[in-house]
Amino acid sequence: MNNTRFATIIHILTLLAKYPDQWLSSEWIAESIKINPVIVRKELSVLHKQGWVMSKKGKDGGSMLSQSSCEISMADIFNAVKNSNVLGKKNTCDDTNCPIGKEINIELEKLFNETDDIVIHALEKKSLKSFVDQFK
Amino acid sequence: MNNTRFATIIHILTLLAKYPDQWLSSEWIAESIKINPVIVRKELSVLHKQGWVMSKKGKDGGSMLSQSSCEISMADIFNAVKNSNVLGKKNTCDDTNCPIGKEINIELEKLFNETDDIVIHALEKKSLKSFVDQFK
DNA sequence: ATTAACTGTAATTAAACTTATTACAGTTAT
DNA sequence: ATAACTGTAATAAGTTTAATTACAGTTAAT
Repeated sequence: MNNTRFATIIHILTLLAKYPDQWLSSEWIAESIKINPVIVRKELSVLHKQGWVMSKKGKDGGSMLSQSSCEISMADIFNAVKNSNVLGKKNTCDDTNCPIGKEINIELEKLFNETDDIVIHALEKKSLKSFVDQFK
Repeated sequence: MNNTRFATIIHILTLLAKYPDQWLSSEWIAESIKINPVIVRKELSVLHKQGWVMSKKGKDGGSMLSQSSCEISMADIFNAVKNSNVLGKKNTCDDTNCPIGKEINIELEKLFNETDDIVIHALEKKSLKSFVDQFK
């Protein structure tokens, strides 16, 4: 996770939650985040697949939250963008002659998964709503 | 943290712990991990700065643990290689006109730091020794 | 004292990943 | 008909990561 996807999605969802019942365009959202509108549309498509957002095409179109922000947890959001373990990547040493090298990825896998789970459990306790409510 | 540095350093330390009182060469270590020896030497230099490892130059030289593996925690190791937040990077939206965009990085910073702290506290409970003892 | 086998580090290249941009087909309101 | 959108593919540019090359310095053994 050495990218901005979590921050970007949180930003999008915060805007949608702060301006409910309004169709926000990807261009307008992109200006707030200072990123390219195409990136916003790509992330909106992820949010769409999660069932969190609905969109309206055509003129005066845009996106809107389709689920209450208290039903979306930070863990849900993290899982939607997570593309690696918190502790990083493993080397490909499984085919080495070394007895440690042969086995270490099995042990690292356990440690990496445990660590991911700790993060996810902590994030399950935080809702999008409580994040959004911090803004006046 | 979308790199192999944590895995690499764990691997190095595990070998050093499994073969105590022996000078292991960077080339030998690199063969076990299946990475380039120069990368091993770079990480050894990090371990050296932490005071965990000592090295002997010249022929029959190599590296050796200089601290007991029960005194090194996974949190120490994580902190030594950590170069980003667990939840990733932030966008640079601070200078936007949008009131949310202006403030969001402050709130994200809090959330990102809290999440990092959770990982670190969990890893503080795990020692290098308990990891290494898993190997026969 | 010469050689072989190391460390330590800088500089460069190559590969992988991330973000931005261009392009365009399709949709909808006016 | 047109303007303002979505959705998505394709490509380019930028950034990060890992590998490689190179070499000066150290040490052990002959």
